[in-house]
Amino acid sequence: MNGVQVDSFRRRRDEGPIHDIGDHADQDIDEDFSGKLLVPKHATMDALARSHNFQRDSVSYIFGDHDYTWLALKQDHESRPLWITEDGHIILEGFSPIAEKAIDFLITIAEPVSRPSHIHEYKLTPYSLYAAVSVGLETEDIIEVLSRLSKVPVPESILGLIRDCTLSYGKVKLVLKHNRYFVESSHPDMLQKLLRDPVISGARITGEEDNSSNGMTGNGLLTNKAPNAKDLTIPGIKKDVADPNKAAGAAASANGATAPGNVPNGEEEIFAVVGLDREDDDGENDDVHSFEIDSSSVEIVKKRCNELDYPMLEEYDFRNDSVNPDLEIDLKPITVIRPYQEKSLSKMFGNGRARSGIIVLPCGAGKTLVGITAACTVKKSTLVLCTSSVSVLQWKQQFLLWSNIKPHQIALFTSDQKEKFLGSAGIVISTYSMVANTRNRSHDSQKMMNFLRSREWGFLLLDEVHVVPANMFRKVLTTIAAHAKLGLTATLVREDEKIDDLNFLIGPKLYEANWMDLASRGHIANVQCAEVWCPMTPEFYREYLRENSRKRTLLYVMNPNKFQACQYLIRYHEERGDKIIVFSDNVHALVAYARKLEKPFIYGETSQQERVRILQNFQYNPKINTIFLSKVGDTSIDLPEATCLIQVSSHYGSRRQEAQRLGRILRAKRRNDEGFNAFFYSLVSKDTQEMYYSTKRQQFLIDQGYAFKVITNLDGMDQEQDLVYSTHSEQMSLLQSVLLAQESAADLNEDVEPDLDDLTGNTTRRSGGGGGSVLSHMGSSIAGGSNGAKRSVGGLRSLSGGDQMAYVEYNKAISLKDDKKNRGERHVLFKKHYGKK
DNA sequence: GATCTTGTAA
DNA sequence: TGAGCTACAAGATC
Repeated sequence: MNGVQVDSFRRRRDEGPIHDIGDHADQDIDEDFSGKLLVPKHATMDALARSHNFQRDSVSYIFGDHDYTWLALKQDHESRPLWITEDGHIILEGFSPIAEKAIDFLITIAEPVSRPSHIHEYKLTPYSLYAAVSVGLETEDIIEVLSRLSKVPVPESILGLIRDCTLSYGKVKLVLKHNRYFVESSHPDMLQKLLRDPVISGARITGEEDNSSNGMTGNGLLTNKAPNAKDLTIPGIKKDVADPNKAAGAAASANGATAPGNVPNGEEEIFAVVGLDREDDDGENDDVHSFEIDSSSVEIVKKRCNELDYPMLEEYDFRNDSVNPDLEIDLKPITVIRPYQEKSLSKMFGNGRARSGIIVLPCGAGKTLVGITAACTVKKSTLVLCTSSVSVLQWKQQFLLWSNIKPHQIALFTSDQKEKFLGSAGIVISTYSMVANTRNRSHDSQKMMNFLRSREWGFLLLDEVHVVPANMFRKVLTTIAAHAKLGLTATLVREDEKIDDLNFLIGPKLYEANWMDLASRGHIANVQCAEVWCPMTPEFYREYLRENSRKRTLLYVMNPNKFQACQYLIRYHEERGDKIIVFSDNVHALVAYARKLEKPFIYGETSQQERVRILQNFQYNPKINTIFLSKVGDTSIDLPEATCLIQVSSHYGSRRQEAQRLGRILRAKRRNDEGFNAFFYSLVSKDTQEMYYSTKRQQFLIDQGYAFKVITNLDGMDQEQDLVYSTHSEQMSLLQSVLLAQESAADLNEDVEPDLDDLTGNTTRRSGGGGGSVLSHMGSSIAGGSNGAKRSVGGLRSLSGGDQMAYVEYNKAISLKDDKKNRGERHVLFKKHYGKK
């Protein structure tokens, strides 16, 4: 960890096996293919920052075209881990001794952009600063810590941004009382300012009724005493750790962070502010002022407040809520929560109240338990919303597993179950579509909705919260009156722009875990990701070039070479004892593949019983180790644990889907050997549209720090016997059926019924890989080595990291988000250089 | 159960 | 920017 390695600097070398990326500090990196000097071994970033070449050619995607050489490094910059640019980008040296603590701080105040192994990029945004304030940081804390950690003086523009954003943030709150919404602040002038806005004043309800407990002040606002709160314990957390301040420290030291000793000016104090919470600011003035707003206008008022830079915090002082009945619920004594779950909860409950917001944890990392623990802390009636009825059942089961809640206190609300809980408080679990439904409902459903609508919920738990911005689903937030809202998700991304809406729909992002970090601590599986480039056969490619874009899809999915790669990988991993899931978005291809390779498959039309039967077999029958899934597998199927995942067709660029699929194998921890314990392959037909989508899809995972290997030649596949479609005539008949299937929409399947001859030997060798070289003239200089790829003994046998495979390493760490200039140009993979126009 | 409608994601 | 595409879930209704 003492040198700098940025993935992009690794290029395929022509001779010898190529090793895994990341752990080769001793291997010098000399030149990229164009002959420019890249990173000298063991160079420090500081040296690099001064190197003009470095800036211009290598990290321009971070620094843009700006020249930052004028930035004066502080004298002791070497012991400080980060840079800040004028536009709010923060670059962190992941290998700094105090990186871990700096990361804690940065994820509180900034948005993680990309976190590969050694260099992390964050960005300060108004939203992220809003989140920082909402978890208790104050302006001067942020500025001070940032200044101490930075190698360069914090630019004036950034200081201004921080001051502007944090000054007004967190000073206005939205409070629910007796099913009515109030905008509340201890600063009456701020409320007056908000009321000058027509949108907000339009939503105001001026109550005529004289309220005995609330005195009207001269300015027409309601005034009463502010509550205060102390000594909260979150269940499952040891008492002294419930103090978030101590928790942060304890976690950091337990993680074996090496005491650097070379940080100037008392490092401890620097971090003391992280996670620190103070009781509300103006201590002497305990009065809070408020005005009421119309409940149907809550969303627009919140949105408007965000636009005015006075975002409203939503906090629930649940311990002082005597109006809503308590729910008797606690975690079972044996339930233990993990450090990162604890950390995320301490962000939520840091000041003794429940803050509304979003917690981002990878799949398999125990999001459900976080939600349940939060519910056990609030101890009020709780409504849980999920995306499908399958997960409704899972949530119920999880509640019963981890907490001491009685079954009769949990009510389910789906199309076939419409129960109410007994007693005054309880838990309801339902789906978004059930609650968001605006059309006519069945009688029972209407009664249930009236019940949900009529009461005040202490806690609203939103599973898969990234779906909430959808037009219909977001309505649940206005139809349900809830004091505190917690959104859970693994993938806080959408391909549209609506993701930012969550900031005012629910609240700030309270916590986001680092996937790599969790993997290295063994909480989630360590995954080897690979993109397998399958050359198109000449015949398929000829048709591909000829056809219109719609027909192309099926051609590149049904590419015989891909078929073979898939079969080979399945065979290889079955021999290793893996459980394999193959995904194909395209239903035709799914059925064709599964039938040809004689594996069970599930897609939309598969009946529930059939699904269960197949999944049970997959889980328990040692003879069934591979299943094929369409995108039903993305959500709504309770998939058993798998250790290997192959994507056959993935033709749209959904980052969320890619990440979600990867999440299907993150639970795989059963093998405790060194290195990787799960595998993720994306099969891509070379030189087709698919490569573009693939790159786009991977971006989320790459930002999480995953390195995708590009495999151009599956070692050992040439020697493999009995691969499907290995003769020219078979390939041609496949091609024909693909083309016919396009004509007559359906019946592809009949043409690819399992052909026993293919699987029982008696096959000729495939025509010498000639298919690939046909395209060698086409922009494939990058992959040019595939012909000379080594073919050594034993195939993928020692696949502790796939290092028997020939591959080309690419710099995909480039953030597509920031890279608008790539749009409309040639596919990035075919460009020789990034950052050049 | 089959069929229709609405809704989501990209 | 908006319409169109595909695959899917889930509710309602007959």
